[in-house]
Amino acid sequence: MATFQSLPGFREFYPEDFSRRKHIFDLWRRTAHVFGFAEYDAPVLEPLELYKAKSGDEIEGQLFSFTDKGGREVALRPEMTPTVCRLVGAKANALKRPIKWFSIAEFYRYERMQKGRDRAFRQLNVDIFGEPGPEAEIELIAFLVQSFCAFGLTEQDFYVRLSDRNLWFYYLEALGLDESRIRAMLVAVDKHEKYGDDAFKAYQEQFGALDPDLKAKVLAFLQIKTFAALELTFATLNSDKLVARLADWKKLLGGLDAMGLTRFIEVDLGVVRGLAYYTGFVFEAFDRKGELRALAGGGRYDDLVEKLGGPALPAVGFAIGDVTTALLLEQRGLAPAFVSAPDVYCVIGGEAGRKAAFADVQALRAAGRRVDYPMKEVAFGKQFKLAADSGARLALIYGDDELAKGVVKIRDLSDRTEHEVARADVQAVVRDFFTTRS
RNA sequence: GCGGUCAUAGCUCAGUUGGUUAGAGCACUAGAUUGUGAAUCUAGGGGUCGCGGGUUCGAGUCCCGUUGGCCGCCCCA
Repeated sequence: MATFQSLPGFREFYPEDFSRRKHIFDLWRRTAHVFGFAEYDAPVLEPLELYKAKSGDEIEGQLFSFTDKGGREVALRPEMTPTVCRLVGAKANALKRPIKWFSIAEFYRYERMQKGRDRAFRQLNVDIFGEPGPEAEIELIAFLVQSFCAFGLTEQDFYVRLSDRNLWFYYLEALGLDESRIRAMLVAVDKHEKYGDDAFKAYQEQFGALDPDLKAKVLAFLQIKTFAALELTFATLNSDKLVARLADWKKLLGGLDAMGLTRFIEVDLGVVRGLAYYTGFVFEAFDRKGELRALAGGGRYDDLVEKLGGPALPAVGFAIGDVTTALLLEQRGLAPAFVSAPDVYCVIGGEAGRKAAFADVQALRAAGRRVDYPMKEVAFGKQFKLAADSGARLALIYGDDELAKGVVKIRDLSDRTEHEVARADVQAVVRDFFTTRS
């Protein structure tokens, strides 16, 4: 047993694991590319203040934070949003709108590990800045859906729950609640799916007994699953804000429907996303079986850039985690098999053969072909087995017989046919083989 | 931070009421096999039984502590 082990919650990526991770990142990048998002990166270590400013002091308990040798309070980044707000805020006036950016980066949270949650994990972060209307949400939710579909997942596998903190505010306001009551009620709404009526406990402790009529209206609001039901609920309430907000909903749902994405979307006002900085539409993606933690989450945060010292700049974004995504792909049999096969494997019969082979190996590799060979003297029979096991398409055979004739024997490892070519023609023959069959 | 549960080879595991030198399969390496592919046979490497302490003539086995994994709670940006 090794004397040292990795720290809890930090994964090590052996080649098989790495190739699975790379597959996820490759498809995330491809999706970002087709949606026209630009990639950025930023420091792993940030001033602790950056996170306190956004989320309050209590956040520190969940951070990898420490004092550096210069006496600075610092933290490993737990998320990208404050950082990207700073980046965009600093150059906001020079950037073309809308600003469509993404990153794939590692984050750190000092938390107890559980299935689907490590202390170090990677996320795809996607944000649009400078677009106040629901057009930005359409673009982002379409991106979110496509970034799962790209793996071969369908509406059978995942869905996106769509909600709106503004709608809750306007609705509860119209029912007569003040801002502190509204915030407490949203906490209760957030917990209601899990705890049922116990979710209202904290609200009642703070504001006294809950009016049965109010409770009934809140519960009814939670049941809403369609736009039509939304309209019906508001028909009796006289609120300009609600009317305007419904127009945003209509635009958002209409846009997603025009893209053919309705089958992935569920209106679900039970999603309010814990922390307070979201200012409008919020959404979360889940697996359909409900076995995993949230796959992705996001929403609008129009005040955050300004709060962190930049200009007022509307923003909406989401993040997908690599851990739950990998678990979902695994469950659905969509994780790729580990493939690390050369194109060509050389079978070498002695020192003279090795020298001849090396000349071709180097030239083939320089031409971009992936070539492998046994580093030590190995019996011929075993070399053919190695060639087959390697997954190569071709074996090049450099034995005494071939050398004497000035040829190389080329074996097609899939159909087991062989033919000889002149040493001088090997490069061209190999090149032709792969250009006509790939 | 709290609770439950587990820990024997790279992996999956066996190991009798506590008893000699801790085992198997898979994987890996080598040989049979200097000229042709999923086989077979043979051999080999690999373990401070997670770590530390205790009980005992004797501990992989029993007790305590600790570290780590898994599950749940809190939290989830």
